[in-house]
Amino acid sequence: MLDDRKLEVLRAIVEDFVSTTEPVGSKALAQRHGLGVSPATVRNDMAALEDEGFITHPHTSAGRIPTDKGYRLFVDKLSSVKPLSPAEKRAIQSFLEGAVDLDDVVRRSVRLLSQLTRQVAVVQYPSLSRSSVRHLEIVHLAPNRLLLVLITDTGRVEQRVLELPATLSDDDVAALRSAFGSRLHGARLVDAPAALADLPDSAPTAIRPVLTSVMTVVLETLVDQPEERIVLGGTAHLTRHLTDFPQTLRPVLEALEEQVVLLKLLGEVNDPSAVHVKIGEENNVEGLRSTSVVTMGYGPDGSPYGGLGVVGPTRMDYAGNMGSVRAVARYVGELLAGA
Amino acid sequence: MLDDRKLEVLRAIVEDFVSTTEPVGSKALAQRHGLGVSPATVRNDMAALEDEGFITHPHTSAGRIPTDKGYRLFVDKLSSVKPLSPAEKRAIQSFLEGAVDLDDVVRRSVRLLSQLTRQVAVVQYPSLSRSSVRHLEIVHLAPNRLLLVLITDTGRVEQRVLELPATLSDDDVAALRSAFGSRLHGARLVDAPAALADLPDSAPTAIRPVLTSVMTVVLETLVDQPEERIVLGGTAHLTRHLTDFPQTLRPVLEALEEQVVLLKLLGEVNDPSAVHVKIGEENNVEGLRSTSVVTMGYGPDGSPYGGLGVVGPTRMDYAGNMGSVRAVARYVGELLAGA
DNA sequence: CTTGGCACTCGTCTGACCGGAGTGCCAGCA
DNA sequence: TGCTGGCACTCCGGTCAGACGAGTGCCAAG
Repeated sequence: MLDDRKLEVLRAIVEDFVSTTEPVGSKALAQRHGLGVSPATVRNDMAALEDEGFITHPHTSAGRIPTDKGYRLFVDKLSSVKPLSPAEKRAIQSFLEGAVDLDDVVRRSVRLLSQLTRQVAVVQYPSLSRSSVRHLEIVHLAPNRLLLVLITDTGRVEQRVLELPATLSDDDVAALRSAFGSRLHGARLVDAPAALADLPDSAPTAIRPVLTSVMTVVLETLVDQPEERIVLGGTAHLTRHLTDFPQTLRPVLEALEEQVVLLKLLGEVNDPSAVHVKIGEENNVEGLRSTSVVTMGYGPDGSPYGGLGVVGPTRMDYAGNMGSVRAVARYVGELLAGA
Repeated sequence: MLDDRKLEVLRAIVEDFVSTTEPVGSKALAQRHGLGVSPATVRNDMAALEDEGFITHPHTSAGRIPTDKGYRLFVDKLSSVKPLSPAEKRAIQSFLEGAVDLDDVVRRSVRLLSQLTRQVAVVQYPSLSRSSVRHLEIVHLAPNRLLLVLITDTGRVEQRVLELPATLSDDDVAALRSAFGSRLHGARLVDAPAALADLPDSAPTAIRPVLTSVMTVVLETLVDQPEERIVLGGTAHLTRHLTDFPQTLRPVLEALEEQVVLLKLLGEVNDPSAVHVKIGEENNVEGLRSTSVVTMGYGPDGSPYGGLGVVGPTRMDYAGNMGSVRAVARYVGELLAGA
């Protein structure tokens, strides 16, 4: 059905359309890409591609543009992730290494990604639940108020104030601190419930009830309601595509302002072993149906810290953006693993 | 020069233009606003207003539109801050009171402001330097590493990791903790240097050198480099004004992504005693010259916690937006004072 | 100082027209 | 069977002229 030349035609259409934003016609295509066949032949191939749903017509006498399905085929079969140039790699590395703390790493990554790809960039903070505990500090603010400060191996520092159901003495708090500290140090947060399971039994009976209730609150706040944070940048790039999103810019911006949406975007696939691409209608998110999303997890395979990526028009440079996303994800992963 | 009727004409022009987005002509204006004079008279007044630079002509046969100077006069003399309806006030109050912590207060305020005004909203976290210390915790992470956790009276929690020039024992850290704690508790951060001034002298000679160096680092990180945080929301509203900012949307978005710019915006005037308005060219920020900015400080008079406001086209509902900004600023101020 | 009248300006809308890019189809050729 | 050149057709986009109308500026009169 689709022989090599037809695929080659599709690739040419995608490449030309992406770089010119204009529907591409048979004649220009035939000569510019040295296919060695006449425009008429190209037209026949185009008709076939259109029958299969890979390209369309804005109107009768216009050139062809790829459909979502066409982009999908292009991404899967016709292009490969474009590695960055050594110069770009060096630039990324030195830029990221200048970061002084996690916030800075995240901010710089966003900026980097949006500049490299000239698209909107999205970076998720290392997920709490998949990080492990470097340090857990318990501060006794008031008789019935504790401050928990959690520092993870990725450098994320999270704090919560707990209102206690009962009052505690300083000694109680010291006991809590050492009990939690010894059990949680080095443990991943998802494993926290297991690590703490034996705690009530092994504690002195006197503080057992209060300890149980503190434990419940701790687990609830740190494990069950893990706070995900996501940073967004480069929204100004969207304005370059006013032609792509005629009146669609509004919903796109609205969607991007919803943390939930972003989480969904990055949460669905943040596997650090490969770059993921969602094209147009493939996006479950209403409002991003006219965009493509390129994402990747960062951190160790199998247990990624978080995800990052870019959002842009379906008409985007997939190979290049995938390369940039992959490169940044890798560097960020390494950086945080070494931190 | 400008008698009452001319001012009335200016007000009518501003009001009509703001609500219709269309240049307003003498005839429509004369009858719609019941000025009791003929269109010809209005035309004469318009000519005078134009001579004075308060209004212009897009072209010969179009109606008039206000200039920045015209809006300025309108804001200063012709309109008053519009108080919110009781229903709106209740809504604000109950929405803000639902917040569980400072992050939540800020997020909700942004959302609230952008929904009330249908503009881009900007909210600054309570400034560190002007807050006072509720609690300062020092955690000994490693022999030469400390974690400082600062909790302010406004509920802001800030942490820094310090690399020390020397190693410390746990006892040293305990000494530090109590020394800093007793001196800083309740003090404003700007007063921290003074509060700590006598510290080296009163300390045991043994730890004096290390204490001095820690002190320096602490003051540097907390006082000299106070981290300002600003949250932005409702950028999608900008798309409603594509006609107002033809190709100007780009620079506006870019400017709004710069923390520095936002700080400048809110920093210049965050006086909680009144609403401030910057109109068009009055903005020092390149890129926001086509917008107006309505801001107000929140917190106690004379020592505000921070600022908040909205950014929109010069063609905005000043009275309404000023009312919303003022209301939200007051509630936020009260909320944080009571926290 | 206000008013009605009037000529004038100028942007916008409409419809007609044209050129060009591109297609689809067909018949011929390897 | 598959490629090619040719040709008629479609339809978009730009340009141009003309009509319309909103709005102005100015002037003379009340």
